[in-house]
Amino acid sequence: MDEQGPEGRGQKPRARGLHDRLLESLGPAITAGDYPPGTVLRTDELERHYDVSRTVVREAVRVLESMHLVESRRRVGVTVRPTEEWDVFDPQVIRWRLAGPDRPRQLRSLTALRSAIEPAAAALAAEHATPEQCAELTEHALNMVATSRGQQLPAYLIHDVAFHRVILRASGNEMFARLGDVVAEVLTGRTQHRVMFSDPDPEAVTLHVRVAEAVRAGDAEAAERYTKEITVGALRELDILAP
Amino acid sequence: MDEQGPEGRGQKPRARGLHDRLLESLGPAITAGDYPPGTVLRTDELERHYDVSRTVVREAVRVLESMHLVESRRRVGVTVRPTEEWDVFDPQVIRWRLAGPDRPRQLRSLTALRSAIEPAAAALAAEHATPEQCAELTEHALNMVATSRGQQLPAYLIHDVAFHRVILRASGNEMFARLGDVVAEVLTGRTQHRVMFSDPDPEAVTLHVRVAEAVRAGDAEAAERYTKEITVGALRELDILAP
DNA sequence: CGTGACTTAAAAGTCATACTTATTTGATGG
DNA sequence: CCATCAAATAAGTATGACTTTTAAGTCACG
Repeated sequence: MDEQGPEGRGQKPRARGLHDRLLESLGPAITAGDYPPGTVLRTDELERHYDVSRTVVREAVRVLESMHLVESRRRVGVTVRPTEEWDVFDPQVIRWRLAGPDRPRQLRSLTALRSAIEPAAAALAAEHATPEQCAELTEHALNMVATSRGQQLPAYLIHDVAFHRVILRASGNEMFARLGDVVAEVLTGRTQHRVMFSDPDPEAVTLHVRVAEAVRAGDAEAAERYTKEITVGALRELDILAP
Repeated sequence: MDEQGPEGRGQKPRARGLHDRLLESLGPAITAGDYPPGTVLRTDELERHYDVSRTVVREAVRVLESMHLVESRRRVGVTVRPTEEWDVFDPQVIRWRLAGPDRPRQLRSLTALRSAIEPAAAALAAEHATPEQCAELTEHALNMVATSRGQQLPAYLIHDVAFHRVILRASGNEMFARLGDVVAEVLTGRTQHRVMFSDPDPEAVTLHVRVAEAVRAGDAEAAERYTKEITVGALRELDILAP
């Protein structure tokens, strides 16, 4: 059960070495709570357990340490740190937690984050977007309309993700831009719960078109407002699914 | 000028080992652009240059790799990745960049982030804050008032930071909560540019009191609005300093 | 008894070296 | 000109010897 299922969308370069493999074992285990905070791991234990050399164990531990998942101290061992100290923004940590038992909680946090960030990003995008980005935006919005009916959810999703990526990138803020992956994860994650048969909310589709228009028109206020409505919808959706 | 000044508030446990020391050399160097994207470092070169063993170099490189600052490939070496791929949310990367030449740019990104997140956090805080947190909030707000006049900026700053930390924590969203450190960094960073003689903007001080009141009253809308005004003020301040 | 200084041992940290594996480059041959 | 194969290169892994930090236990002294 070590071979984790095929979840990657292509941007996650599966384990390329022993240390990566170990990391992909330990990381999920820790974030899933298999090793609760306070647990002490000893390197030679890990060596034996995973049948790898010290080199490999140390490298994996070092990375976990940089994520603040564990702390390594002499004469003590490698201690799992309390949850509040984890680097919750680390994409890898996010991935691990999304794959684990507190996926719902994580999804909520991320959706709240989205609904704070994306409207602001849209407002900035209205001011900074290049003509090309505006074009991309309307194109994706139109494609969303086109694929919004009749069991075309996978195609719809692709354009939905792309749309939001462009918005974030067009904001001109590098930090917002970097949230593209996270948003993608959330959006695709949603469809795994939502039944595949139900078509997307028509109102949401319309809103995307409106956002594209607003950005093109340079109307920051409108872009922000419509985006806010989209994300509020996403929040509401969560409340319905798990109230 | 390698000994970075005493900026830590105690939560950054300076280098505890050789690998940390190496990391604290390479990280800043890369984020500062001393090794521009595309540069290839070879491990044995680093070994000699920093006079450390293979083990140490590999561990440092592994961590840099987990931050997506570099990519290590066989038969090629350790390549510095393009800026857009860096993990801009990694606290350590943020620190390095704040200490480097594109500090202004970084400060702008972070302030934009703040102004997106904090209002949302305040709204959530109005709904979720415990009585204790409300008390802390008003206390810090009052202390801000008390220290807002007459060259007491350091004391003022402490309460300012604490105030925003409580808001973020009280939001009940773990991701918002984790931004406390970042906000602290931005707030303290501001005062290094702002001249130490000028007292803080009285209007901003008042707004903090209002936010505290709104949160205590459970008025999410007001809490969000007043917080928005605070962060907008911070944005405006940036525009004035570097338009 | 309690308290402080000293000793001890456990575990991580570091180093040097030998060996393995993937990958680029380029040479060879069809 | 393209495909295939060979060699060289740099990272990856393994291992044993040694160092350093530090928790914990011990003992002497107040």
